[in-house]
Amino acid sequence: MATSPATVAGQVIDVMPLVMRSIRAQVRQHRTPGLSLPQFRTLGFLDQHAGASLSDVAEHLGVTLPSMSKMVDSLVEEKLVTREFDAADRRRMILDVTPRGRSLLIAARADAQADLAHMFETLPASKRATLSEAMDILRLLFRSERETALENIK
Amino acid sequence: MATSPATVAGQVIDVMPLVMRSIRAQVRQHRTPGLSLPQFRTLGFLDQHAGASLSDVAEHLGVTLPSMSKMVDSLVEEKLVTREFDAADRRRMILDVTPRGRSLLIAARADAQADLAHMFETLPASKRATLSEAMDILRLLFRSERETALENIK
DNA sequence: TATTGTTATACTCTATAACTATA
DNA sequence: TATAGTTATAGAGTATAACAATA
Repeated sequence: MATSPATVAGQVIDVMPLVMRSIRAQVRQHRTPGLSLPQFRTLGFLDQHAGASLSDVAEHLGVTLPSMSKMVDSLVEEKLVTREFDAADRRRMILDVTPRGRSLLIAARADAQADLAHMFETLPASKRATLSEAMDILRLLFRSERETALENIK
Repeated sequence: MATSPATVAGQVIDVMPLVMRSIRAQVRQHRTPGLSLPQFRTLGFLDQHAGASLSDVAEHLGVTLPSMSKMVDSLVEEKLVTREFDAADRRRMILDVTPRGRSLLIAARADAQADLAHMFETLPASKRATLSEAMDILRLLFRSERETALENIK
């Protein structure tokens, strides 16, 4: 059967890396400083979840605490993110995107989105609708429990 | 409009990393040695394109020649790939997956595919069909020219 | 000269283990 | 003791620049 779970899984495994390669290149090739994909995603999460802790971000992006600590180091160094102690619990760090970080994020996102959108322009609207539906399905399936929990808070 | 090119592009940018994170974890968590995602993809390409050169693989996977040279070093070291001079043009290397590489690839792919398939089992067939269509659309859009050319040869 | 690949070097991202500070 | 985060260290994957071998 063409749409058995296993068949669809095989298609996803084949196609995702192709698309990711393109997105990565587009995010990186952004003029001015440019963000790596992990930086881009970290900024994106913090933009959506202002005041998140280091653990929040690490868990959402699926990396360890030390890895995220270093990543945030670099973002703080570049003045894209602020990092402060939580007054209520001084073990926790409160992270926020700076205005500079936000504008860079918006620009990078707009660029990557524009490049992708350009590719999708050639598609008939019905195929774009299929892609849109598919993304919704995947989002629901792969959204992490942690992300869901955070969205209930914020 | 919900399915404008830009909207779909935004959805793709949001959702792809979520799915990739899952695939990467599944490929890596495979019992025994385990393959990284780049190793997995390199093996997969060589399995489909026996006798490909280093440039072929590098171009297909979108990495530089030195990067792929190192990657192949590791695969040769682990006896997953053979690397020999092309008798007809001694600058070129002829790469092939060993039987051991192939069985590891098959096992890793089956595992990742099974894990993903498990997630898709809960979906109604109509949604799986939507995903399948979407993957076909994306594959055609993002397949590199080089890959297309190679497929005409092999 | 042009092409194919490797070596040298460096940077980013990732991890595990050990540590500090706070609760 | 347990939790949040950092530091120390190491390994994989990536890149650019310089080189070697072959066409």
